[in-house]
Amino acid sequence: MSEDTTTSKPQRQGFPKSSRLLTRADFEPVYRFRCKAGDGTLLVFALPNHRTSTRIGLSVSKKLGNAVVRNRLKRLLREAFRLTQFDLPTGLDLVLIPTAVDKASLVSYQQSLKRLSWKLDRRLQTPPPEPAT
RNA sequence: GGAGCAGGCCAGGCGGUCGCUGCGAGUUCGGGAAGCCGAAUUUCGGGGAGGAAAGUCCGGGCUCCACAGGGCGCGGUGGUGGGUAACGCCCACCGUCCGUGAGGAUAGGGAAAGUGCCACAGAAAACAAACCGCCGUAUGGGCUUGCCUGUGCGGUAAGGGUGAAAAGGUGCGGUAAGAGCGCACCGCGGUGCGGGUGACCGUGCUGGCAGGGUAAACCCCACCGGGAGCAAGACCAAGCAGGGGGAAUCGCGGCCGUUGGCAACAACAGCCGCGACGGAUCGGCCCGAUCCGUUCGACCUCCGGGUGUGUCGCUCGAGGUGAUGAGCGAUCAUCAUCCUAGAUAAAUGACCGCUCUCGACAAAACCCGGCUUAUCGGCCUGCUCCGCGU
RNA sequence: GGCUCCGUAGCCAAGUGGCUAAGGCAGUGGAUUGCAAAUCCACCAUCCCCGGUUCGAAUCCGGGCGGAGCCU
Repeated sequence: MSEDTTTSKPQRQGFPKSSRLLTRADFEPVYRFRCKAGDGTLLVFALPNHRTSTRIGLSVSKKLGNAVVRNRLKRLLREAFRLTQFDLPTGLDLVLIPTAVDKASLVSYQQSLKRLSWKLDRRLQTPPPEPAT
């Protein structure tokens, strides 16, 4: 179901600024929508953004480590999104929050990102959006 | 060969693919008469974290505020000389302590200006002191008749014991026993001479000795110190509500005007000056100074509301590298040469291959100089001690 | 990024440089009771860590670690 969006163009796996959440005004609605899913390594918030693309924002707690550790987690998450962005549902704003340091790797983040985002996408599609808005 | 001391340096490398950032060029679009300006970019090129970027412990630059003055306080530093923009940093030297040594450590002014404190133990802990002991003497007792012992008075700081600390240490003489009582050496105080810019060192004479510790206790002395910090600050745009509450809410004098009045004068309004009160600033307090206010209001203060976006500040600097010269050194001078991160939900990563010593601690956020703390492994230079051989 | 403050038992905390570091709540053990509650007794401390000053440090000084708060 994700193949219909990108069939003709050669997929450039870039990661420009237009696919990131940048300001507090971008982040606050995602948190307030309270639609989230997580496994042991990653926590994902989602909100439909009425665009053709999916954007992500990152939030890394200071409890996970020093600046070097936190920067590495952010780079791994960006790389995971960059490599899997055409296998993800479209039209969402996602906030990614890593919750564990020792299990962090590119492969596990790619798998978690795909599984959790599709799970959230199904939850947003199938029921009418009756929960608290 | 082993053990060690001091100083300096490196912080995996190479190649390929994808991706991020900002700079330059190109292309496209828009504006303009043009130089050019703005935007986009899935085009190209080269640049892109540290020795500690960290902790925020000191010192400066820079920015805004303040910038009559005086007194009292407050904080910091503390051997001497030098270096520096400055420092609590660095260098050299001095003293003390530690180490066989190379070397290391050092908040290292004043206790003879004053105040405070010194628990427990101990006889006594500060205008110092006699518990045990030792010695002399007076007197009593015992008996083996020259010894033992009790009490009083006096002498004594050598010995015991307490303590972190008890009137300088060792030796000889001396004495009833002792004691700087005397002498020698060491220590200490005073004084002279010599050396050194100085801290201080050496030495002569002299005094038998003054005096506990603690100033990272108060304090004294000397020197230094305005406050806040790039979330400083400036500009542009957008937007909200110049919203609500509170304290204080006078007096005298002069001038002029209006009204009333024959006039004296009275009432009202305005301006000026002085005082009082209130507020702000002068880092804290007091004096004092300046400014503002005293009835729509302004200022102050409290509670709220909006924006919390863009541009500048933002990287050429007490800068790096090299050479020469001055200096023991820290460092400085001259010349040549180079431009080497400027992000803003915040840029350096992922994958593959080869290779080595198999990679630690750790991410700029205005910029520098230091200190401190973390740190795998390795390299270089100089030096010390021990053992063996020549 | 900058500024300020705080660390004492599981929790709340007092503590002029000097006794075995007060006290309350909780916990454990015991006494009391027919059994409990209440009460009484006892136990429970790396004074955040490392150095220094001092005869002696929870206290004074320096460094580190951890945790809060404020500033656009």
